[in-house]
Amino acid sequence: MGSHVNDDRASAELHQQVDERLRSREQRYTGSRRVIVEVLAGGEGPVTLPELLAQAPSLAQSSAYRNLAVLEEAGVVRRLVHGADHAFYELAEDLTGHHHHLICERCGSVQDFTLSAKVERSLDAAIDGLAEAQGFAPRHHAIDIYGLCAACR
Amino acid sequence: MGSHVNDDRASAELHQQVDERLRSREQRYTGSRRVIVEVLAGGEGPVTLPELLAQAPSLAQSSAYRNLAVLEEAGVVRRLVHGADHAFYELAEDLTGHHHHLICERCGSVQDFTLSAKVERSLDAAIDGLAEAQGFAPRHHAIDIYGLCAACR
DNA sequence: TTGTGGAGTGAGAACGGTTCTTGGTACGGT
DNA sequence: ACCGTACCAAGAACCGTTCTCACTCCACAA
Repeated sequence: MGSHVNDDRASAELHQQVDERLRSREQRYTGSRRVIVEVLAGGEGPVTLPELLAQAPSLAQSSAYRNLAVLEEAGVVRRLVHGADHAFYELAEDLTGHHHHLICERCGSVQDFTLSAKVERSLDAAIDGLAEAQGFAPRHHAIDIYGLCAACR
Repeated sequence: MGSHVNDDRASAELHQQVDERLRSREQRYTGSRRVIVEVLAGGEGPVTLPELLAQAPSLAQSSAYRNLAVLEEAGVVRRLVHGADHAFYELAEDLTGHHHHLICERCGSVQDFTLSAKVERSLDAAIDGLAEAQGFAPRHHAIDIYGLCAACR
């Protein structure tokens, strides 16, 4: 089906971008790193390390942590910490688009969530004005929405 | 000056509310716990454990952690985790009012920040509509704004 | 007052997610 | 093929946080 072709194309583009970012730091886009990027790109939201390992059993835990750190350094991966036991990892926003997170207070799962461009614009305007007034220079923002996911409610 | 009197009055009210919440869980509002609440109420934003201990040298580290957990359980304290080394603690929103956080990407400090009621309302409306569409039941939200604080820019 | 029971306390041990060390492997350039 | 450098995996180490345990304090009762 057509969407599959688009997925392939988008995926090839993604891998190429990752490759460039790693190369520019004199690092290689190895098989392990490619697997990590594929798992992150495949999920519906951020992923914890145990989840990542479950989906990529060939990875050693230490290598997963190290490669996530390398990918984060290269601006490919973003690391999130909520209250939970484990940190979450996701692809950087400039690879996936600006989004926010729905966090389930019961099971701890995290799901991506997008706000309309209009709401984002008015929010940005409000933030810029008020933050500047406190002497703060805003760069980006993240909205975490806490509640109950479909499975838990 | 007048504002000082108001501070005293607000402070007395705060302590009474904390006392009630602890009592309703059959726990006592002890001196240590009062010191913690006072430090949290006195700051300009969330505080880390080392900062808390620095402002209340009489507290033992283990007691600080335990009492913060008790206060969190009683709905008096809220625990925040950003990427940094330490967790942050602040008074619960129903004691201080709804607010968000300005997080400095260089020094890691966190400062409180309030959005206008109008912006909050339109944001709430947008969130409710879109989250429901994903089967998610939102309960509350938090906006983290990353950038550079006045001292670091 | 004095006794009693349960909450609170502090020092230090234990825990566990993450990071570092180490010794060895794979890969690109010559 | 050789060499330099990035990469890899297993396990040790790290460090913020939580737990344990013996002791103390406080509210209430007699």
